[in-house]
Amino acid sequence: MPRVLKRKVLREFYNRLFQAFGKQNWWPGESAFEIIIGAMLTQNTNWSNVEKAICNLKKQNLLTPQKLHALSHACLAKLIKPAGYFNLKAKRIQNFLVYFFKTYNGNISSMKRQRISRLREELLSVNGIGPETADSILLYALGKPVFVVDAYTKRFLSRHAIIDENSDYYDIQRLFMENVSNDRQLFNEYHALIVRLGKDYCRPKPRCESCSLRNTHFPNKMKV
DNA sequence: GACCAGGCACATC
DNA sequence: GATGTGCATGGT
Repeated sequence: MPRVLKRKVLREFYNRLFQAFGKQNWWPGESAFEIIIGAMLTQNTNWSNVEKAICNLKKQNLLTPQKLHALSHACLAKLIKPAGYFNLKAKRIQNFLVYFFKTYNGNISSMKRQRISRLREELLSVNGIGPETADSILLYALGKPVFVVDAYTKRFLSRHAIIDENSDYYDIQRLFMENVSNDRQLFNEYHALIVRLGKDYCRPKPRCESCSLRNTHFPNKMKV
């Protein structure tokens, strides 16, 4: 597809989504730190379950870098249980906290001052943070202009024949970053609108028509 | 009871 | 490099 057409189509998609759903006010979180924790908890999990986990942390007044850093794995896992994969996610959050304190002394403002490429590299080196989680943190918690790609984005574009079924995370990210304005507010709203659309209309389709097996696989090991 | 949800790492071939 | 699997809860 010619570049001029890609730009037109992506702009039209955005306009229609915005007209249909309006402003999404993402990310749902009261602080950058809460957004980071939410981004890790929402991995393969319904947001309403994440809210329960975040609510547990808030009720105990534990949603600060220092307090969460001091919490044991067992306590953290118990509190985030409603978000599923609680043992795994507790470990992943602790991995992030180790990095966050070692590199930025638990200070979000210091982290925000780091350049995007370096931050991305650092986040991806944390066990448990992949491309989508890293980009969600960069965009929604740190206010950096990067486009977040998720399973909904791939389904949406693939069904409109904008991308190939085999396109990977970075192919899709590049499509947006090269063809829509490099504007963090636009990236914020666009991704949120796609998620909103996906929740309502963009369910996984069966792998084949004659059986119930589904193909929701969206490999995260994407070449840079 | 089956399926799905705002992924990721690791094992295996 | 590509594919399969474990991780787990709560809503529909």
